[in-house]
Amino acid sequence: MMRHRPGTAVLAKGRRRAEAILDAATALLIEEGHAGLSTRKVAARAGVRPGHLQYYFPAKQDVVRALLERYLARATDDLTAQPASDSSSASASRLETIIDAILVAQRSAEGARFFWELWALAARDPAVAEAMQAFYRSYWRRIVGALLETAPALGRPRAERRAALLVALLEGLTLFRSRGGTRELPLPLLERELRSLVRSLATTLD
Amino acid sequence: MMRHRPGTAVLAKGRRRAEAILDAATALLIEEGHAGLSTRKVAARAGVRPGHLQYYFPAKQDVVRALLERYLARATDDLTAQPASDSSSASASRLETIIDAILVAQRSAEGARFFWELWALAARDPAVAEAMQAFYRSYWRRIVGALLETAPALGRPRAERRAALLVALLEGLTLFRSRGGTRELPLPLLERELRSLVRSLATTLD
DNA sequence: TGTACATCAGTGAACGCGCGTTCACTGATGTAC
DNA sequence: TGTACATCAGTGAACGCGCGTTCACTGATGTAC
Repeated sequence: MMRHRPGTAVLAKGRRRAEAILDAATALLIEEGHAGLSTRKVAARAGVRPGHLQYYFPAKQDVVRALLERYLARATDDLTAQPASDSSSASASRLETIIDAILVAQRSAEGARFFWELWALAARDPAVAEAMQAFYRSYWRRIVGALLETAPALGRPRAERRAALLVALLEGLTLFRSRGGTRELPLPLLERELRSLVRSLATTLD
Repeated sequence: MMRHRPGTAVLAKGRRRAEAILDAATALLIEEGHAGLSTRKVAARAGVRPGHLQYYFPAKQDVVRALLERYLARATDDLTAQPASDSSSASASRLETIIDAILVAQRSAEGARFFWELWALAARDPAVAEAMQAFYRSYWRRIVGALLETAPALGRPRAERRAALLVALLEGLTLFRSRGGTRELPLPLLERELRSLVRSLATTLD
């Protein structure tokens, strides 16, 4: 018997349930990691019987993908609808604003851990890997744009390379953040250093 | 009945078997990822019955830890016994030599993938996490030293912060390397950009 | 050099567990007339 | 406003699977005398 698409409950109640399931899966992913993410635990946490989960998401993969899509869509929205909150400091370049936003998002251990687990999931699910890649590509493009805006003299190719390094750097920081990596170095100092590095990336012509 | 320590077979044959088991586990980790790493598969690959694996490594954890220890010990040796191969170009600073060594190690998809899986394992095994941390700390210290050697004027605190950024950056690159992350940017160009960034990190005083 | 014995290496069957998923079924909610 | 029916939401039991690990046991190899 053909049923409607995964995660697309049609009635209000169903939509709420589907959301609750994704919430549960997200929380579980953060708390227990990808290894602890089982359909049965997700179901239990969402207040649903094991078998019923398949009604909303036919396979475990579908839960993960829906979860990722929802999260990335929100993250993209957040970055796109850059609030005017810091229009106060007109001195901050768009580049700095973007970096700040990312750093803030990373600051919570939750966020860092979540992203970390997504990477791990991507290793086993091509669809997840693709979604992650698409996300990073757009994120990278945004940085390229901001770099060029700040320092047009860089030229696009160089700006692209530097943006890639920046993305790797920010991602690498997540890695050390999600565990106790660089405990001996206070993060605020590290972040200041990072900002100054960003400034130099945006000005030095080599 | 008390038996000798995990992985410490006393006779030559036993030691060879233990090594074979770690080899099998390493290969499996690279090929199938941490999710595919099961004691039964490791045993099969090493030519050993499932139950017999426990004779060498009482628990799965012990395999992983032994595997990590062996690998990190080798990696540390490699970095420490810096071959005189590049004493030819006396112009290359120690810093550049280290960075090169790391980049080369990362270059193989295998190496990148392996390290990547180690991180994933660390998320679930505190002992692994600790070993990884120790490894990165020593790696970081080495970069701090090299930075200070190249540019003493930096001062230790700043050198430490910059070294941390460098480690994060290199690690972040691994992340993108192990999957098709930055396919549109040719790696050689990226690496050149990285080297020039390193140079500027080692000279700019702010 | 040969025998006795301890230790090491390896076997084969079985355990209990959590997992992802299926299936036939029931109850609840909306919709058409 | 009431009834008939389709669709949506939810239940409960069961499936087969691979897993990590245990256990009683046998065979191989080294060591002491």
